Amino acid sequence: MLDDRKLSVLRAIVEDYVSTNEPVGSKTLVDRHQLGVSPATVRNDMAALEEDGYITQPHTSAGRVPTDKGYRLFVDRMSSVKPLSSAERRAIESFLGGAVDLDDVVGRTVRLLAQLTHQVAVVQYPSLTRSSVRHLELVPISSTRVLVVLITDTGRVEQRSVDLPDPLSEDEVADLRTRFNSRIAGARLADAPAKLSDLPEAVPPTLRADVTAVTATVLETLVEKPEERVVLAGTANLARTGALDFPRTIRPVLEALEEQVVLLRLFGEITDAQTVRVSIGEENPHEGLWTASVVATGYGSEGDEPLAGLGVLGPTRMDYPGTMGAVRAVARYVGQILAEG
Amino acid sequence: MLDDRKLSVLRAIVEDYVSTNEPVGSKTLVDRHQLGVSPATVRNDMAALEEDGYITQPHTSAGRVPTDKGYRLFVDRMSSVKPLSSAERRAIESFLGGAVDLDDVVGRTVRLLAQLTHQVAVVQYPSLTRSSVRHLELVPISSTRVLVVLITDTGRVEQRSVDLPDPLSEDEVADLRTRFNSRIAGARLADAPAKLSDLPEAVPPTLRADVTAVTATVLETLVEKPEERVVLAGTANLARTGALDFPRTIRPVLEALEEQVVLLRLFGEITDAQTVRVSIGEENPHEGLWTASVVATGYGSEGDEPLAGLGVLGPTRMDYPGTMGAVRAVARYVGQILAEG
DNA sequence: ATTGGCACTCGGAACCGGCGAGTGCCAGGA
DNA sequence: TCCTGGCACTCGCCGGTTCCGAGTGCCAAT
Repeated sequence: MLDDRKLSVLRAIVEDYVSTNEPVGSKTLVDRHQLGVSPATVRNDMAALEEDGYITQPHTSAGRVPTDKGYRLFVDRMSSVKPLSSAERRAIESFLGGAVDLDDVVGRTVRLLAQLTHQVAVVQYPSLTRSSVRHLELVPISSTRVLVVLITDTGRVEQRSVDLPDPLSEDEVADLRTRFNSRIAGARLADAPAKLSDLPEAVPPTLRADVTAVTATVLETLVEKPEERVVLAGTANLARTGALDFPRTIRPVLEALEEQVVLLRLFGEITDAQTVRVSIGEENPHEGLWTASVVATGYGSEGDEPLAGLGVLGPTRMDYPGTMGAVRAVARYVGQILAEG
Repeated sequence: MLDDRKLSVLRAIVEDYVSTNEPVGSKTLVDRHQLGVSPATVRNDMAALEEDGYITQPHTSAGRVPTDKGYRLFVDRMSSVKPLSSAERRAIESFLGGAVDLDDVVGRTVRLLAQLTHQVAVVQYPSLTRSSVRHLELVPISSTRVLVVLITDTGRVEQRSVDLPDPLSEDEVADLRTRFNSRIAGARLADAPAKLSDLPEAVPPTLRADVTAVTATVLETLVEKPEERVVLAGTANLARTGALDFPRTIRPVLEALEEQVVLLRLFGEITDAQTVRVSIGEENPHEGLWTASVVATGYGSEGDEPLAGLGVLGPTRMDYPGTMGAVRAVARYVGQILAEG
């Protein structure tokens, strides 16, 4: 069905179309690639490829364009992830090296990815549920109000203020702080509920109501509402090729990008930091992204599942090998930096 | 030069053009507005307005379109800020009311603004330099490393890790924490350097090197690099009217929006929270925004200068009265909420 | 199986003419 | 002096027509 030459033809079509953005015909194909056969032969192969749904012609008497299925085959069987140039590697290192805190790391990463790939970059903050508690701080604001500040080992800081049913002294707050930390410092967030469940009973009755209130806030905020955060950069790249890549308009794409839920779903299926996942055109879950492709992977894996995901989004007409290489490289460096810091 | 009727004509042109997005001619103008004069008279006025640069015709034998100068006159002299409907007010209250922390307030605000105005919304986080220190927390990570966490009265939390020249015990860290807080808790960030300057000399010599390191980090992070943060929402609204509003392409606009520096400059000139500032077309500092208008104001003013700015960005062809009303109303509610929380 | 030849298709560019919205100007009237 | 109706003029837009050529599918020959 699909002999080697047909695959070569498909590869050539994809590569040409990606670089020229014009439907590619049999003639130009044999000119630009050493296929060793005549245009007529290529035409036969193209007819077969079209029959199988890998390519299509926008209109009669025009060249062929890869379909989603064609890109899929290309990505799965014919492309190898392209390693970065050493200049690019150095750029990554120096650019990410100067980061001072987590916000900075994430911010630099997303801008770097956008610049390297000329696409829209998406970076997810390290997942709270997969992080551990470094420290829980209680800051008295007034006698009936404290600020709960939770710091994770990945550098995330979350905070909420809690109204207390009974006034607390500074010493009592300090006591509570110690009690909380001795129980959950170092524990994974996912394990926090179990470790805190019997805390109200373990404190003197006078504190019980307050402890219950604080505990409830901690749990609600940090476990039940994991509030995964996602940041974007490079949305201007969507408009790079004029209306060529996103024919209707880029509006549905921008809308999809603003829906956190959609973005998070793009990373939901990522289960390890080794492979780069590619989702092409109508494979995407959200209708607004049916003209786009997403190249994503996990980062910050410590053996098992990754801390979070990152990736880029662009037109289906995309340089997959190069993009995959950039995404993989950046993910590795970020993981490395987080492990050090 | 500009009698009352000419102003009425200009107002009518602006209003019609904003609502129809088509160059408006003398005939349609007298139909839709009660000007009480004939098209011919209006034509004469239009010729005068064009002479003075308030309107222009895209090409001969087309209607007139307001220029930047025309919009400016309209905003300055002919439009009053349109108050919101009570339904809109209720929507604002209920939408912003549920916020749990600062991130949430800012996030909800920016989405609300985008939705109310159908433009791109921009919200600046409360300025660090104008905030006060609520609490400075030192969290030991290892014996030679501590995490500095600063919490402001506006709810912002900033954190950095510091490598210590000498190891510190937990008790010593606690001691430092007390020393720092007794000096700067409650102080404005801008005043922090002065209050900390002699701290290294006031501690036992064994701690001196560490105190110097921590102090340096605190100052560097929070004063010298105030790192103002800005968030966006509603970029999809740029593509709302197809290519009508941003003729070239929306790319330069998206690019400008990604440059924090540019955005921050838009708020730099805001000095009070009462007035709504409008910047039209080529009045904007950045070339990419020459086809756009910015409507901005301050929020969270506590008597003197506001904590930060917020606003929206859209095409120059914009409903200025309505947009100004929405921006002002949202700014007031946000200020209120921050004052309470 | 591959290839050169050939007739055919059809989108896009270029051209053209008519329509009509909109203008500027002018002369007459309040 | 200002307003108004009338009128000739301009020019962008729209629909129709023509023409060109890239690209195709098919077929007979190798």
